[in-house]
Amino acid sequence: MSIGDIANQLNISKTTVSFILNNRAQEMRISEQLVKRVEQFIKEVDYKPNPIAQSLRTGKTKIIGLMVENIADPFFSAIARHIENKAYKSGYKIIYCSTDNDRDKTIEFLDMFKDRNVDGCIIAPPAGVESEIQSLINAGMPVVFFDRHLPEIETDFVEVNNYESIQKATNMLIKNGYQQIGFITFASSQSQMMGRLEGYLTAVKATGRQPYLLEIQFNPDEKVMIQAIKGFLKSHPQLDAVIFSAIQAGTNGLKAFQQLGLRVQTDIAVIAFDDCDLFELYAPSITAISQPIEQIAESAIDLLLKRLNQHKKTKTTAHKKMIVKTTMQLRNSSIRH
Amino acid sequence: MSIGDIANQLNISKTTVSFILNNRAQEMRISEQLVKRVEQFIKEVDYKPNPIAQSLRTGKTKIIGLMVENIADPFFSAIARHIENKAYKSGYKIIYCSTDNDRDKTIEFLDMFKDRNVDGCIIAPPAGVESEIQSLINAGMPVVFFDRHLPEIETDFVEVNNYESIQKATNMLIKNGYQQIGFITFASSQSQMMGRLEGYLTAVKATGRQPYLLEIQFNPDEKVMIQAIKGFLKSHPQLDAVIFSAIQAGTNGLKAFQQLGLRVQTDIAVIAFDDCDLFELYAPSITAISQPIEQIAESAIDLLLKRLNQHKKTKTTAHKKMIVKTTMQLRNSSIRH
DNA sequence: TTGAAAGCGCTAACAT
DNA sequence: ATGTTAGCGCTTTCAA
Repeated sequence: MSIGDIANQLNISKTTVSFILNNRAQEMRISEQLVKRVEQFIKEVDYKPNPIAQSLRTGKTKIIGLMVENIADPFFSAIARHIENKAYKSGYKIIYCSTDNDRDKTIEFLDMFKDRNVDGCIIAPPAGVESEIQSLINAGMPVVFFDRHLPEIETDFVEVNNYESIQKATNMLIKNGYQQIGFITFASSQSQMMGRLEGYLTAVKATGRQPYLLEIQFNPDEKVMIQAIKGFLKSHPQLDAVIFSAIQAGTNGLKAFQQLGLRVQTDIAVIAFDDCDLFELYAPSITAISQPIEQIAESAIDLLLKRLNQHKKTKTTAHKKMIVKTTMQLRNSSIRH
Repeated sequence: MSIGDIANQLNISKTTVSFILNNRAQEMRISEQLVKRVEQFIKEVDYKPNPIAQSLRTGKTKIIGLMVENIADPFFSAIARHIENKAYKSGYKIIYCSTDNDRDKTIEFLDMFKDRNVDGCIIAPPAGVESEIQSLINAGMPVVFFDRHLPEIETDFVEVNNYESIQKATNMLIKNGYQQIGFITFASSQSQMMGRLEGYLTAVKATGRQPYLLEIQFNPDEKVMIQAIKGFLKSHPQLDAVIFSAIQAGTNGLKAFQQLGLRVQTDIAVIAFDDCDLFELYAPSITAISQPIEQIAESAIDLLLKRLNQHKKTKTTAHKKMIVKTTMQLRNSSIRH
């Protein structure tokens, strides 16, 4: 059943039907009566326009590209869920992909977004794809970053206050009397990881303390990561507190503690960036910096939808850089035993 | 840059270019030389065919619809990740959506899959959408179920041995001397949940014991679920062991224990269906039935890809019902203190 | 107010 | 072996 069939059956032209379908009946001064008749008929036969034909004609696909680091990561999958909710409500579908922070994969996906003509995209960008993203933007694609951003690229983004969050956490440990505070993170040049690292270094150096830093090469095999953490802990027995910069660092860190027989809180204080059930239920419970996931997701999709709608009217408004706040979930792991 | 432009610039016809692009040069006996020239040119200008135009013409979109219960659920997001990997390798993109086991939402998504002309779909179906899915299948859409299936619908599916897994777990508790074993699950008519419940009931009844059953109305608000579990535990103080039928039951169950001051292992033994870091790191560690997530995902996408390819040749081969096996992760929570 | 027709980019039947 | 052309279903300009 196509628009032509409808036109035939009602003995009118495709044009008229199309105008009515696109809510331009009034504008085109089509008689109320005819509009009613057409709408009635469309409902009767349950006609739905073919979105592919629409896309070919209009250049719009009503599809959003969502590019995360890894959809299996609870942070990103939670983000995906909230984005899905809002996007579908606005008539958009979502194509997702996981970059693993891999440059080549990312570039392939960016090409795919362009080829497939997605209307816009929401991206947690790895470093090193600046020029590709820039040319996407130059080609007119609305792009929103989240979780991190690329400083060279001028576009909307949503990020948390990474620097302040970790700085504050570090200062709290210092205030609680911890002397030798380690920071376990992943080797990364992404803005959010750099922010967290800087927050730690600033706080530690401000008190004249020595920083103890482990930058793990990210590895999907958790055994390798645990091994790296164990090595670091063994070679720095003086540590009385440690901050984990991300959820995988935190959970693998706890496993490393367990394997080494290190007792959290008693032997070593802990604060983790990102929160989860594990941290709440662990004994002792783990102090965590929780991100406002829903707010991040909603802001990202809102920013994108705004761009998608505004296309009709004017051109570019200034790009929004949103920094949203984390919350410290104060638990037992960061309190003197 | 379209196929027409290429044809013009090379002074040949669109057809020739199209045949070459679609690897039918040999079949159409196009000269090696011309093929080379065209391929060279295409590489030079980095031409990519417009997938939307292709879709309109061929009716194929190279898009797979993935319908899960909730993409934010770690089980489903892990599944999504593995499916993504394989699908992209075969040139398919994925549109995902979360049903929340809601019938109306599901039907909307099914319509969307049809309207959008996805080439096939992978679905964790809620109950009550049998006729809609059947008509989708009748319309020629390849459908693969996973995690659960709809008994009335004849199609490929992948599921774990739910019944045996829980039966075995229950028997293990019995053998370990536990007398009053409870089962905490969600009210659901889905095949996987029914299987687990039956496994429990069968094992308990076989020994003449009384079943203690809590069927929680699934509620996104975890406070409500915890409350339900607490109520059940309080009204059944005789329980010395409990089996959780799903991950949300397990984690919320642990929270309920904690709030009630019940000590796992000392006061009550625990086995949980589904595994996670929390269960491994909890003190005491929680015995869990882990699903072979990668195998489930790979089987599902393999089954679908097979259907998608076979379309070309013959019609229907018999539908595959795959039952894959869970693994019992034996830990401390199910062992007498 | 409504209709005819071009054209989005592609594939493939048919013609040469 | 290569070219011409219809048509997938839609939107929109132009004409009536």
